[in-house]
Amino acid sequence: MKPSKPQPPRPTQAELEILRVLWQRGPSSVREAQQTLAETREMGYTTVLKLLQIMAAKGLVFRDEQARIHVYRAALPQEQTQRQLVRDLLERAFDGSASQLILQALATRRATPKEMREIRRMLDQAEGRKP
Amino acid sequence: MKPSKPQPPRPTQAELEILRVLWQRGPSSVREAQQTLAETREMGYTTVLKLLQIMAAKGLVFRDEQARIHVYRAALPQEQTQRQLVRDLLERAFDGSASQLILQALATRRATPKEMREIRRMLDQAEGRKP
DNA sequence: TCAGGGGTACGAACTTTTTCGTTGACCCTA
DNA sequence: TAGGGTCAACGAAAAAGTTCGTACCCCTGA
Repeated sequence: MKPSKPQPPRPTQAELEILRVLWQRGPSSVREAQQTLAETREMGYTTVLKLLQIMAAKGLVFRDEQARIHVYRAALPQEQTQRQLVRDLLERAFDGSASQLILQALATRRATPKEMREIRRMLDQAEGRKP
Repeated sequence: MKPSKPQPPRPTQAELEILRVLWQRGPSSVREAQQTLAETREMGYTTVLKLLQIMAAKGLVFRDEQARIHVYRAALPQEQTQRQLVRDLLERAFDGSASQLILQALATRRATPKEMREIRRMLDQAEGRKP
């Protein structure tokens, strides 16, 4: 039987910013994460450290303490977290209507033709369309 | 010239719950909102009142104080707020990739065939497709 | 007249999230 | 071996968000 996987909680705003760095860079030390982050967001070193410690406690990231300089990596793949966040937004703001959410996504940001094709492809696939 | 419209800030979690009631019911008194809310969410009367006062201060809702019983209504239409929230999520978790967000939306929740058709229709329209 | 059933206002407690200062450990190297 | 640099740990404050008790106001019906 499945031992009921204890999903980590949803990341907060600041936590998500750090997770993005980990997804982008792969496993990183605090300093690496902080410096990458610094390109777009001012956040002190100890703040990043603290957040990573908190995230480790929550199970959002794993920490490798082998070396003196600890290395953190995201516990879940980006897609899974994204899906969770979308699910949340769907519930909280769209009464579960996926098409409404998608409509607003399209309205928000002119998708590129390439994206458009990709979306159609996903739709075909989701519908199990025979070629 | 346009006098730079001061967009109200993004609603917080609890605020959004109340906004949904206002969108659903239209302009409402505190009690009406609280009672509607009570169907799905336990939130004390004064809590709802306070939140509405805060939202009024933020410009998220307008308040009609003519009568003794004040009436609140959402400052922005639901769609506009939804779009803002999607834009945010897009930025914060998807690096701006609308197609990725849509992909996850489709993965999250099996869209109904009706929704599927609607989504395709929206895509056609977004692309300005000639019939 | 006055009790009480709504109503608003608002301070304050609490919780959650974010930020940072300080401390002490561990190197390196001059 | 003393000094300087880098690191993790952690307490605690600041900031943001949520919740509620209490005060006070007005109307109405007994």
